[in-house]
Amino acid sequence: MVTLKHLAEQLNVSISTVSKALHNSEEISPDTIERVQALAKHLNYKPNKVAISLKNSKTNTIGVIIPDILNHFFAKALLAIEKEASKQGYNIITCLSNEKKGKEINSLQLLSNGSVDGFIMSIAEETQLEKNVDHINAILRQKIPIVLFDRVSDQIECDKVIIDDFGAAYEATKHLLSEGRKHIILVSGIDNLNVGQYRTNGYIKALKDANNYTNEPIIIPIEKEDKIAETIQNLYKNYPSVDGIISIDNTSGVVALQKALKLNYKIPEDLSVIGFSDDNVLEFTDPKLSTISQHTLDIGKASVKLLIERLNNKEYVKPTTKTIKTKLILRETTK
Amino acid sequence: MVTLKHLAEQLNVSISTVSKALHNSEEISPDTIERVQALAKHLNYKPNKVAISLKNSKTNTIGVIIPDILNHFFAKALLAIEKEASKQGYNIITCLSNEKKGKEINSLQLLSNGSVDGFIMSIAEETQLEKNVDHINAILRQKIPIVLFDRVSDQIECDKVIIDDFGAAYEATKHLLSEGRKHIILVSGIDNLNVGQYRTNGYIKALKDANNYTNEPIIIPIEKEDKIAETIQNLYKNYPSVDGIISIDNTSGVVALQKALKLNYKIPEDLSVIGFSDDNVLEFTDPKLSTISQHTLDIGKASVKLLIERLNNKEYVKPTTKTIKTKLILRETTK
DNA sequence: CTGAAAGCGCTAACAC
DNA sequence: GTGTTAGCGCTTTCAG
Repeated sequence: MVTLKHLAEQLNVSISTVSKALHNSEEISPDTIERVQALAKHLNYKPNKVAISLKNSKTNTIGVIIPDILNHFFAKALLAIEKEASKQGYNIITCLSNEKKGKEINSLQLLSNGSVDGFIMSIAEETQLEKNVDHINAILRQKIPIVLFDRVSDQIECDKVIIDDFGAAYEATKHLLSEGRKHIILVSGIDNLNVGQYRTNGYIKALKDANNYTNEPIIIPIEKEDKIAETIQNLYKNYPSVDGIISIDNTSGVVALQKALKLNYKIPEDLSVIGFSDDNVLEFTDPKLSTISQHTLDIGKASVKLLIERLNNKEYVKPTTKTIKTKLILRETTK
Repeated sequence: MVTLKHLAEQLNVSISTVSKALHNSEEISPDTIERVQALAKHLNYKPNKVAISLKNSKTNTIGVIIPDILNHFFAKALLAIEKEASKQGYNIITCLSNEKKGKEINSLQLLSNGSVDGFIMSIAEETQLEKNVDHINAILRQKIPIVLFDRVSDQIECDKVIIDDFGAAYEATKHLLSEGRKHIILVSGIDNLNVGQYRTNGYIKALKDANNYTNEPIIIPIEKEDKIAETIQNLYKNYPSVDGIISIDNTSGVVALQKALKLNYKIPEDLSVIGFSDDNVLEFTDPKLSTISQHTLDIGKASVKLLIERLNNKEYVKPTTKTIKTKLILRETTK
């Protein structure tokens, strides 16, 4: 690795002269600047990032903790985060908690030693279940800023980026009601997450608010990822007269659609299905699945912006929560 | 941030004493060690990673460049890389090239300044198309090791992790032949990638090697991601007598299956479909798609191991190429 | 047993 | 216009 020292020695000048020359300092003669920059270029000199970080107590690196990278939502969020971070001159160190609290704690601990300037994260499932977020608050107490996105917690006082989960489910349910559906069922693979609860509440509220809807809300939880097919199968067996399905997780909507087709439900005549996911996902279904779009790219982008804003702010400002709009996208599985 | 200096001042000892005490040095009295460690714990002291990196000229960080994080294969590879890296005490800085050569160059440049000890990457589509990998070789010339996985290049001399693309497609085709299929078509969304070529060649070779197969190989390229449905639609229109389909990319197999079902092909009686992807992916199709499994986790893990091995090796060793076995997983879309 | 000092690569205040 | 110096936080050799 080429250093200032190397350049200085080769040119018989001092290290600081080289440093200044490379920064086009007014103090240095045009001639020296020329020579220094020429050699630097020739030797492919690059300022050592680690040294600069140490000097500035600033790494220009963001720690990103993702619960489940195989979940399309989080993959897309990561995409957006990386893009915006890169645009603003930041690198991201990616940690995957795999929904485990232990891994989450570990990552926060390991990176809170000057490795990163701040964190962007979504809370692991296990953490949400145990309702214990001390490890996250511990980081905040060390004055390392955190932005939470999607899966947040009331117990943590920091910047947050969320969607209006309640409203999104409310709107989707409303739509099915407007279609004249009389037997709307909600399927949830994320019953254990706060966002799952909010969405479920939106669904329930919409049904309660409806004048002419007589059935009780029915919520079908999916215990485990590998039980989706089985659960959906049972749904149709137990509620053959279902005429509207809202899936509030990323995948079960697709399965619900497939099984329905197999059982010869006419879609959307007999049955409407609405999934929960970003645009473009699952567009390969036939008929194309109607979905509540999460605008995932906006979520990621907003998270980065919030974090960098806070990093640049010298004085403390109150944490803000940014709500990203959702959009009900009616494709072919709704009337 | 708590530093050695803070501890030293509080305890009225020197910085070096503190440092040694924290490392349980024999030189330091048990009593001092006690006091130092107690205070360190109390103040939640963590050695500054940046300073250590600078001191050691070693960051324990790997730069990972992923072409397309929304592609399930790469997401899973990242998962495996992160897991193994984390296990071995490394962080990963993730860069997403989004298949662009420019972004790839940028990432390599930006991180080759001491930010990372080495790279793990898969080559961007654009780079493969332009057949120019100077930017990658430039990094190697700076003695920064790189491990290429999946999408590699003969023009680069470094450690590589690949699968036997040719053999995998050959085997899958063989299987369809053994089913007695007479009209096997290959669908490729990755015609422009080397791996796509290798897989295609495997398919062609298997057909040529067959004694009693009379039809010519038929390769249906998919121009753009959003043309999958249309392309598949045309396939069935132009070749209604197709009785075997091999998809060599991650997604088109699913679409082929769906469209076939819609057209009332009996699967697998009339038509067998084999996709190309890892286990567990696309398991939600009904019938469940048979696939060539890539053992993506092994690919990621092997990449990390190769890189760290090289980082630990003081003297130069010849680059190796590791081939990860694939496995033909027969589920419900083959006889 | 403890401390002083040098150095990793860089920047910047301060001489000359 | 150029150089010296100190310091970011840490480790480590060498002195005491």
